[in-house]
Amino acid sequence: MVAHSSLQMKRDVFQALADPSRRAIISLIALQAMTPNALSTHFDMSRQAVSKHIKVLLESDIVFQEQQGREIFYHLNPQSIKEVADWLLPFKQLWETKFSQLDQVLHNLSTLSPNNSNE
Amino acid sequence: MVAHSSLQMKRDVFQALADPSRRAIISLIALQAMTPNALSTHFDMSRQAVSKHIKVLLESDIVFQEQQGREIFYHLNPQSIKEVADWLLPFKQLWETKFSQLDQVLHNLSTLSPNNSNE
DNA sequence: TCATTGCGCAACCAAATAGTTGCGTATGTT
DNA sequence: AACATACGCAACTATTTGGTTGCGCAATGA
Repeated sequence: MVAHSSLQMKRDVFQALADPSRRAIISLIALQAMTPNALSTHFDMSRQAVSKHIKVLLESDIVFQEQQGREIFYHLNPQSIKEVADWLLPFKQLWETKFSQLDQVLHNLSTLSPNNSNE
Repeated sequence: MVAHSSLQMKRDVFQALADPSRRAIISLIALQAMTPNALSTHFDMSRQAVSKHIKVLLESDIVFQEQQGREIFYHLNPQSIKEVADWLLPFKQLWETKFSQLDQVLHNLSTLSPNNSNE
């Protein structure tokens, strides 16, 4: 089951989040759904450039559209970025643990490094 | 203060996570530090290709190296990917809320869509 | 009806990316 | 000393990406 809405390949959410402009767009529409025109006023970017970013966000399900007359409001779909949070979950204990394997390794590094010996 | 270790520009962690191969590498070395050679046996990829991915992970501080003789073991630095978790934090309430703005919007969509009226 | 506005799509372009092969070098082995 | 191994770096290539401009179409407003 890889199928997606409208017969389209779902794009990788991580790849969609890779671009800082797209993350900025996400942060904006998280507060309020916006049109491409409105979005472009917030950036040093043309409306078409914004639209291309939106297309990526659409393909990764991060965003969905609501047509109102000739305007299209783009809304955030929080569930999609939850995928990233879920992927990060297993690592959470690693950065929360005080005495992690990291500490042990750093200790090994200091005891094994050449400049630690007397010539 | 943008400076980084060894006068090098720090690379965007999101961009480093964008590639599926790199995420796989991260998952592997999270379990155990590994050499490029050992890593390459797990993928359909040359050792040099793995090394290029590792370079990206190094530049984004996701990984650090520990030299042992002629081998280099790469270790995960969990703190770096915590940056992503921190960015996601403000959105957490959005996907956790049962009656979110998403539900309201979907409701609006159904009541406003043209194919909802009788011709 | 006619002009304006909001938008998506296509074409184009420069830069970045993911992969390859080849090479130099340092470490380890015989 | 000579060979094998582990690795990084450079060069090269095909593809993707992020941006641009130009166009056409539908909806709004005069």
